[in-house]
Amino acid sequence: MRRRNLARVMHAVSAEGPLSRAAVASRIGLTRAAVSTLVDELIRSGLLEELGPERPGRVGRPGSALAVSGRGPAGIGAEVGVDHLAVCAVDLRGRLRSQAVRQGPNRGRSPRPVVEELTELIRRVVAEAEDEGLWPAGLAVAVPGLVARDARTVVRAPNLDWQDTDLGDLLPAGLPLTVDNEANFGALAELWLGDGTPRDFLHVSAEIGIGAAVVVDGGLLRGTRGFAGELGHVPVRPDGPECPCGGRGCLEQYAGEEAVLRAAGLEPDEDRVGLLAARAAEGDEDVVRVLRDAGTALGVALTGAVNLLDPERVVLGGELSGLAPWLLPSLRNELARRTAGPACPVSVSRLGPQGPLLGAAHSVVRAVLDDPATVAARA
Amino acid sequence: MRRRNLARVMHAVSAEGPLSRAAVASRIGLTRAAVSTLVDELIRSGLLEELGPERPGRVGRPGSALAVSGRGPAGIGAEVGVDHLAVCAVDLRGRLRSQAVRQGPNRGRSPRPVVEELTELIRRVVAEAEDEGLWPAGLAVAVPGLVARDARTVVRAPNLDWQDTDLGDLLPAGLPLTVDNEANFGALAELWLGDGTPRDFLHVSAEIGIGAAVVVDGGLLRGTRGFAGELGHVPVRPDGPECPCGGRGCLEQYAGEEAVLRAAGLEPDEDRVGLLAARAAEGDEDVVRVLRDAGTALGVALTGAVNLLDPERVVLGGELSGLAPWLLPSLRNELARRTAGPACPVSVSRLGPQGPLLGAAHSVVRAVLDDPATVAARA
DNA sequence: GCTATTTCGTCATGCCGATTTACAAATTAG
DNA sequence: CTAATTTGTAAATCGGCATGACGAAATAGC
Repeated sequence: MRRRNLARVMHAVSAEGPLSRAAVASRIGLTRAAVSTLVDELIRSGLLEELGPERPGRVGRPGSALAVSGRGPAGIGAEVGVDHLAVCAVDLRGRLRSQAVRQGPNRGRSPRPVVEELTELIRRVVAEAEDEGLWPAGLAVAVPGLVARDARTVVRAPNLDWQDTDLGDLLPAGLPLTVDNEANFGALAELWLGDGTPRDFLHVSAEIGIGAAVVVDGGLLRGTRGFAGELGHVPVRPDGPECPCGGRGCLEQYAGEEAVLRAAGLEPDEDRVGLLAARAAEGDEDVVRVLRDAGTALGVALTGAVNLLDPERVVLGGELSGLAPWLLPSLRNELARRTAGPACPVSVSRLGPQGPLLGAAHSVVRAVLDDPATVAARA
Repeated sequence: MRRRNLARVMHAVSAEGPLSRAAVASRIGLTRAAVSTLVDELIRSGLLEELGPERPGRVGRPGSALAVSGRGPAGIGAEVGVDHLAVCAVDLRGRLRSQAVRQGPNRGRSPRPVVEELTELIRRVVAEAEDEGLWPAGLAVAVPGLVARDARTVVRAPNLDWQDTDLGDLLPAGLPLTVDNEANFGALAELWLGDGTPRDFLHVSAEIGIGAAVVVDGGLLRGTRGFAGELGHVPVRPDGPECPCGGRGCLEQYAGEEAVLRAAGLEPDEDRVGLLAARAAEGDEDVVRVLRDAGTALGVALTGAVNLLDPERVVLGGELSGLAPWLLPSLRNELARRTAGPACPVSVSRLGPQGPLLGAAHSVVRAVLDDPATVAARA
């Protein structure tokens, strides 16, 4: 009970900027006295800060503005990409405070050396954050693959050639660890940082595989085994080309990165998305046609998903957002054609490829806001 | 806080049969003293009954067995089918206490006379329940169509030719009303009454349209507008025959009742499902082939759904269950073929066509168990 | 058959956390 | 300069559960 009220205070202050105790009380439906004791505890724990008296033109004694602390716990986000590693630290106010990136292909490398490099980046970012008065409250790692529900084990990451890898064994102990699919973290970033993003949407992100994250009522739908969102293997043409998954005509055969590059006559290479975008912008008709077809295939698969889930919107995120100008028209057209009544709106994430990393770091911050009591005990 | 503890007591007693106060206390993690006061309140409200002393062979003073009351509030469930109306009353113990059915086609009839007939059935069932010492705690109505999130308005019921009909205006006031899709209520019945049904599953039910209900963590996924679960219009063959929804090759064109009957060369008639089942059982090759193809189409659509949602299982319910013997082999085969690793298990509901009506009545009962305080105030 | 032991239900008491009430402090309105 | 308004805090109160003790009702052991 007290724990939930602490969380409600944190959320109110976090969401609506600096607030006085009285303002918080009226917002969350408690009395000023009760809020006072809650705020005292949160200030003692270093989660809230007193900014000093407000100076409003209104009558009455001015309140003392409270803000989420900029020197308390920080969320550490990390990302294992196919050709980069990245780490960042975000404070409770949601501001990016430190960052480190290492470019270089990870495909086919065994997990241990990759994670060792990642650990080095984490150490640098944590040290920088500590110099600014922050302390790490948790570590969240985004990986391009399926993650088991224990939130530690990478079951299968085809683009890295990793299988059944427990990252908890490889990463430094001591920090609470969460591992998740990068599409899931991207969707959470969209939910928390996107402007006007609803609480029910479908977030599509394609790197090499095509993943979707289903957000229902502000929470991720994970599935029994944690494998929900495998949009890439939704059948688009039941008699289409064979897919490594065993099926035929899966979406990935039409809109997956490999398939698109092959159809466009390009070699898989570094910065593949940038290459496609450049060619399309130059007016390369083959590339434009291939992307249009990919958009159509996405539209077919999304029609099924939209019929099943009735989301408020579909958001294209991750690397896909760079190709959106060429994918969107045919995608939207296909979706509209197949929908009776108004079609589900499709938009592009403004976070782009930054989404998963930011989502990971913010997930730690949200965990602190959702349960200040446990983190306060550690402070 | 007290409200939640009242609910926890009700759930414990409801789920695990007659229990003593001490047994309840150990199960929900409260002290015997606290449970005593909660139970007192629930007995005074008529939600619990004291059955008298237990007679166990164990040492110590025997407890006084508590059971959910069989003479308290009752849930009234109603169903508007394409060719029948049905109403039933279920007590807090989950037992069917009264029932009324009226056969006769409702297709194309305007809502008012249909609802008037339904109201008459409701009156009869409520009167019968009251004779047995029950009082109606709420009314839940299952309809074959899309229902808005206000849980009152039927947005579109193609098999009845109803549109934008607010049943709250037509039904007798006074009882708390919930209207929902029959597929949703069928899924809830499966969740609550099925044996071994998990908390994450996909419930497929086909009357004339093909509806699916998505159950996630023991709750229904409704979608923004309440339209989630429209499996019938998932594209199966993007270039297939045109569908009234505007799309092409929707599942309904292959596995919908109308399409199946047409393909089998049968006239749409009364008891259409029974006819198909009879023909198939006789070994009518055309019918067997048509059902096999429908199963394949269902398998394609379900592959998409399973990839997206990762449910623990798929359950075929409603009228579909009668045709399961001929649909299942090709459906399972298609699903397995298109799945890497173990395929999602598919089973058949044992509730069959009774599901929606029972689910509706039980939804009222669950609402009472979930919040005994509000209903106790009305008792 | 009698006592010890075990378990159940209830009562008196205390604690935690929020509300209620009262009041001093800091501002604006007149 | 006073009245009115609003904020933050302190003291008293109350709801709800835990704790500990006790009588009641059964079994176990002698």
